[in-house]
Amino acid sequence: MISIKDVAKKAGVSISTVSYALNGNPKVTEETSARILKIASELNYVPNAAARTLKKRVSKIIGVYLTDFSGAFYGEILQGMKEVLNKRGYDLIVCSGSYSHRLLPQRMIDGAVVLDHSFASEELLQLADRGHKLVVLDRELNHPNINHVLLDNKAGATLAIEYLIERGHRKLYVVTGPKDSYDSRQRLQATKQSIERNSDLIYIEIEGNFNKDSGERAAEQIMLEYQEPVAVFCLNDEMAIGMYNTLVKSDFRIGEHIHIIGFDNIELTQYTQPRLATIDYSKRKWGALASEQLIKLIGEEKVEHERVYVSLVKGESVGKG
Amino acid sequence: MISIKDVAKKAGVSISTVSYALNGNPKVTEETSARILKIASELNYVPNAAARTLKKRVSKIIGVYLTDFSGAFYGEILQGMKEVLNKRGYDLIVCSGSYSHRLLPQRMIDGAVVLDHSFASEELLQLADRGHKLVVLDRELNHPNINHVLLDNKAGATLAIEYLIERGHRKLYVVTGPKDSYDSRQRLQATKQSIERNSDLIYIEIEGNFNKDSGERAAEQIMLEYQEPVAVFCLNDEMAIGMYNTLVKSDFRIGEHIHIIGFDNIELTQYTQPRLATIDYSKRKWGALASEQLIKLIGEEKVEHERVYVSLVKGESVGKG
DNA sequence: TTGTATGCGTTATCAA
DNA sequence: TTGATAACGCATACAA
Repeated sequence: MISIKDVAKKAGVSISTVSYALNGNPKVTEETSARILKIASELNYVPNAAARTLKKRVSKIIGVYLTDFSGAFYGEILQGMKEVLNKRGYDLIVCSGSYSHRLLPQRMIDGAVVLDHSFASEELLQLADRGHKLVVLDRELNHPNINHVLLDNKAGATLAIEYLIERGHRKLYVVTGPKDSYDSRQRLQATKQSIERNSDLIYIEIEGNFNKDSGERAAEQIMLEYQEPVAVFCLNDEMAIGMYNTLVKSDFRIGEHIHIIGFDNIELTQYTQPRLATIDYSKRKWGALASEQLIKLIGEEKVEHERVYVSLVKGESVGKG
Repeated sequence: MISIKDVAKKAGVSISTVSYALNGNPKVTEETSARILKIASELNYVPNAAARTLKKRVSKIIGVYLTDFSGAFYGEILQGMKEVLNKRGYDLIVCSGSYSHRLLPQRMIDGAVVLDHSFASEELLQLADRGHKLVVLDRELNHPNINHVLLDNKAGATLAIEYLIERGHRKLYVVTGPKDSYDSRQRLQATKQSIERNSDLIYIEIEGNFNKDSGERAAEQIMLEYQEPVAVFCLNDEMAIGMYNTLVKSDFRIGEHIHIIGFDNIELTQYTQPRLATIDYSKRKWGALASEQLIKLIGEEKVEHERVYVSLVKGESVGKG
């Protein structure tokens, strides 16, 4: 490996002069500096990250932890994160699985964004206790070293239910997410509250898991129980898509017999026929916000917990009731 | 930060003894070792990755470079990679964008898998020249430090075309991928060869980009030119899905007027109606293979270039011609 | 303006 | 069996 020493030797100066030159320290002459830089580039010198990190106690790398690599939904969030981080001189790496949890305590990364409910809150709090900076997107955690940037799930669920009611629907199904999902719990809670505000509603809950298959199963159940037009609030779009796939094979028509609204406005919804009504929010902004908060935390700046606002996307999947 | 020194002090031994104990070196007594380990865990000691990497000149981290984070297609490949790597004591991190290219020369990672055509071959060869180990999945590169694990695109394209011909189709469209895609070029080349082997075929090429939108555009063109039933080979499933989305809004029926076959067997194809015929291969295995090759390269083992085999998945999207 | 020397946390060599 | 010490590559306080 070619190190600062080799550059120093070739330039006939000491290693500290090389270091100064490389770091743009004004102590060293323009010409010496230029000569050193030239030699360094000739030798293809690249500073060793481990050595630098060891010395500076900072790696300039941020990790984001995801439940899995199945992307679709994460793409834009990560893009938003990366843009902000790169601008600030940080690199972003994506990790999944408990094996990579070690990167944080080993100080390979300067901080982490967590969107992975399989990452135990207890573990996160421990890490925070030991001084690690974290931003969580999938739970509320109160600790000076942890910030959370959360979706306004309650507003979203309320918008969805009110839209269904406004369109004249009275019999409402809700397909939930997994019980351990913060987002699902929040959405469900707001849904129930909205529904309680209206007395004349029929409300049926179907347990789901945020994946397509549970949307399919829910569709089966709904068809089986069908007596009159109904509206369904799938707590995420993925399940709504599953529902579409099952219903399209049946005689039931979406937006006529079975009205559907989702949550997330994933890319795929644009291709649904009829257009799926859903709750939208900027995923890119979510990621960007998370990064900014993390950088502030690292810089020991004061940070408030942030919220990502949502809006209703109407669609023909919800017809008049 | 709590270091090996703190453990040594508390245990009343020297740092080297602690290091031995932590690394399970049999030189140190069972009891001393046990005591040290206990103290280390009490203090929440975690070895500093930078220091260890600096000393051992190895980080035990592998990076995979992707064009973007839009996952869908990558999920399984990454899963396959991770499983193998973790088993071998390596961590996997996912990177995107040229900003992270630096991780390799800075020796933050021990090697990389590349599936990102925006990563220039020239840059890869330079890295290889400087001793970095690479496995590429999206091009052929001949260098002792580079191995490639490629899909058997030609076999796949041949299978697809032969299937269409066997089903009685004579007028064939092909929707290509971007010109700079190795996979697209390979598939196209084999397609042309297959077609040339049969004299009585009509062959029309439509330029695509591997994304849904180009599938949609291709569908528009095909409908416009429609005179008799035609078969379409979309060089990836994504474009085939785009085609579905457009055709479903028209009077043309897939598998009757317009017959479609794709390539990749992405998860979404399972939900298509009618079932999209396509070319399948194990993405998980692809990733696993890539990881194994990389580990071999790092271990200075001799490696042959690997190939991932493909198979035909029939579907009702291709009816009789 | 440049050089010397020290330390970051680990591992590993050599002595004790 | 354990301890002192050098080295990994870099940054920097201090000396020259």
